[in-house]
Amino acid sequence: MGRSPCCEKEHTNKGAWTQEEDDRLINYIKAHGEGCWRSLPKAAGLLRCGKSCRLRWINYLRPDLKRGNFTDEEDELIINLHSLLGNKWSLIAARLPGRTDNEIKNYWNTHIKRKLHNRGIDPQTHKPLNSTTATASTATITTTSSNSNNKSSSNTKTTTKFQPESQNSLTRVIQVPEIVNGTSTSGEESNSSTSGITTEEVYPVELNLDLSLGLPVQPAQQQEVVNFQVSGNQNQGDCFCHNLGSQGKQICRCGGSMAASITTKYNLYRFYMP
DNA sequence: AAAGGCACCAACCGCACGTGC
DNA sequence: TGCACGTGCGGTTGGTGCCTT
Repeated sequence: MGRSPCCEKEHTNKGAWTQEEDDRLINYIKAHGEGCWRSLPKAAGLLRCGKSCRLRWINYLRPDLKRGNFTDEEDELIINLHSLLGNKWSLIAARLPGRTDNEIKNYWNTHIKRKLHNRGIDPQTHKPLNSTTATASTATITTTSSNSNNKSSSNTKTTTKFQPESQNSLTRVIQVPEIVNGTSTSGEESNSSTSGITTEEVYPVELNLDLSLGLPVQPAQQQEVVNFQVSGNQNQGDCFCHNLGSQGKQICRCGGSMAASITTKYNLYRFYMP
């Protein structure tokens, strides 16, 4: 016997929500809180499927949602998190306050994919599109983004170098973001030894460790990496997955050995290998 | 001005996972 | 241990508005 349907489809509305339905849903959740989505429609007097109510609330009606365009910092953060997590939109959304997984997924498919293609990067693998043939040279991708909320304060430049694959693993030179005060940094895209806090390490796993971009902090609070280690340290503690909000079934494999750690002024990030 | 194409995004659908019995 | 249920996630679809011809 199969599972029962989540609702009686013949008695439910579909399609766009009306203002009245929105009001009913908002009022009910204000009065009773979230949860029990299956019974919510009936209790709230809505001819909707419980799943539909949940989606409408989470993606559109929640009061803490941030509306409006994505900032450059959010763009870069999404790209970095996607390179680390793949299509784990809920995990990525957990790192972007006020944004929903659905919103990020749509934004990825409509904007960022194209953006990465224009940069010559494969949006799925985050490797250069011609990586299979470019084995002798190092590709450098530099992005400069300005904080639209603080137009006059600072720019954040991120440089990622892709080096030719070694025998069994991809080695990538990591640089933490440089805080470039004031003027544009154009013209120094390939110069990796400019001023700012720069840490370079090579590690044998395909991780993008740029974590400070786009975090909801003011420029003056940009996180400086004060310690970066690649080790087999087995210290227990919150792994990166947990820092990202991973719970339960999700990708966290904390049982593995720690591959690297980054200490910032505000957080300790640990990376575990499966 | 009209038609077709395209981009965007809200919403739907099916599946997987966690939990309680 | 297995089943049913509730919930969450990711992929996909369809409606709408804008742009181009």
